[in-house]
Amino acid sequence: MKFSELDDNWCPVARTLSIVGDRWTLLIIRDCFMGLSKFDEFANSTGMTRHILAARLKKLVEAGILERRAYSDRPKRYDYVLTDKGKELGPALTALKDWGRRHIPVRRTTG
Amino acid sequence: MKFSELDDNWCPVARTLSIVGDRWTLLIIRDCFMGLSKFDEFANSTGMTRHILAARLKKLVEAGILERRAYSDRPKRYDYVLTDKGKELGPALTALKDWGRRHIPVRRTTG
DNA sequence: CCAATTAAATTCCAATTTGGAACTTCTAGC
DNA sequence: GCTAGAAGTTCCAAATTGGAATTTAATTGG
Repeated sequence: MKFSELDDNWCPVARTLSIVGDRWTLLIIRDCFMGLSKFDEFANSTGMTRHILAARLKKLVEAGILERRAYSDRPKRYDYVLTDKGKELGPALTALKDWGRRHIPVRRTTG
Repeated sequence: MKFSELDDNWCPVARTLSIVGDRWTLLIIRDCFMGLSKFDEFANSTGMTRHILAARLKKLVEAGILERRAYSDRPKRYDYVLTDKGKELGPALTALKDWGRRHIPVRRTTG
């Protein structure tokens, strides 16, 4: 079975993951909560390729989680902001953050 | 940048997702919370291929989220149960479940 | 002994997805 | 005209995934 077929699953967790359960999507949403909104900001912050970023942004807009907004008319420039639906993913991100903080310490030496 | 390189990221959300942020892993953990523990139970419940399931279970054991336990000696049979670390993912699953229930209704007709 | 069954994987290969770098479009400023 | 900035798009190789069949190990029934 393909992952994309989970969007109509009986389980609400599966339905949620069919939208945000891939490898990068929740990091874009995290960035939005941190106030980022532009394509290049997401690309630099997450480290994902522009290629995949473009695909994910389109999917998030279609899902009603982000809104694509023209912030400049000439030249035409767009950025992305959370909708109310998107903002309600806050508790899920908080839970994932708390778990990471508690259970996966950073190995990197800061010196 | 490859997704797997996020395991040492400054952001605890990214570190968490480097373990559970792929397409199927959280569904395995959901199944564990529902009391499933056997290989075939996971395969049937999630619809994922045995191939990928085996890889994910191994990764979850290595991450200390599941424990591989011999539940029968002869024949040797193993199942998988949540560790304390794994159980602490409960709040994240709950948040994802709540969001799905609220925002992604099931389309399927039940008749 | 021999075949069938159960459970937990593993193997093989085709199809899909991802990663990386370069390229395009539109406009502004010099 | 030339350069720069922002938001993508395109191309191709590499990695991952999906599906079916096969393997391993022991158990039951004849």
